[in-house]
Amino acid sequence: MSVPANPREKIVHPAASALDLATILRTVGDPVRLEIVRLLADGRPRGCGEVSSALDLPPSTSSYHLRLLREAGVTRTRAEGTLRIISLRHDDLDARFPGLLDLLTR
Amino acid sequence: MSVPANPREKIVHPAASALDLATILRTVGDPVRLEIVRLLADGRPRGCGEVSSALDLPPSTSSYHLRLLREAGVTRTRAEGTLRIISLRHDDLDARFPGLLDLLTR
DNA sequence: TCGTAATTTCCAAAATTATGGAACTTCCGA
DNA sequence: TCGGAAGTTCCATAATTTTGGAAATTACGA
Repeated sequence: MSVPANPREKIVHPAASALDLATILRTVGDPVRLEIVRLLADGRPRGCGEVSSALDLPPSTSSYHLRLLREAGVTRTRAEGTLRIISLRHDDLDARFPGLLDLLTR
Repeated sequence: MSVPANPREKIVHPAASALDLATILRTVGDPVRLEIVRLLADGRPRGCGEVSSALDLPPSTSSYHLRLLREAGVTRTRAEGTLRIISLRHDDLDARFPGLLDLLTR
């Protein structure tokens, strides 16, 4: 009787003003997710599949971590066909927490 | 048959050169521990008891979090009688991860 | 030497997170 | 309209963390 899950429901991102440092830290403190952040740090947006294969993770696992990163406001995801293009929220993070990305990406 | 635990065994700290960013992030990403870091940010060293009462935690809990902070290299602990005086490793952190403490303490 | 204060360790239970296979949804091109 | 590609969600299990009471340890002062 429940509405079936729709994985392409509008993709939700927290507003830049709502970003919470503790949440971001907890999120990027995970080794897998820090790797993802560093992968994305070159500025080239990537699909979930590219992240999966770069880190050698099953799709469901990388999807999980990518969701946490998005919900924490670290990444932005836009749909392009069946692809989800993921990138760092460089501007928002720099504005809100100057130095954070530099720190994370060495 | 086991050697009894000695809570005043030499207090171990990681070398400044051994500090690991992911570990530090994971550690300070916990809300309780971020609070502790912010409490200590004024530069005044505090005993475990002060931390306990400031955050309203049972001693065993704050001792646990303080241990993680020390092991991650965020804090330094020195014994003074039965007291343990805890402070941030401001210099080491600034040297190793410039901007990190500023970020954490607003 | 005793008592007390400060803190840690031990331990078990609770809570939270992470993992990954299977099923499912959507989009698109043939 | 079918089929495959890309991802997400569901779900159960595993792993890790957090919590806090009780016991233990140490230092110190009376």
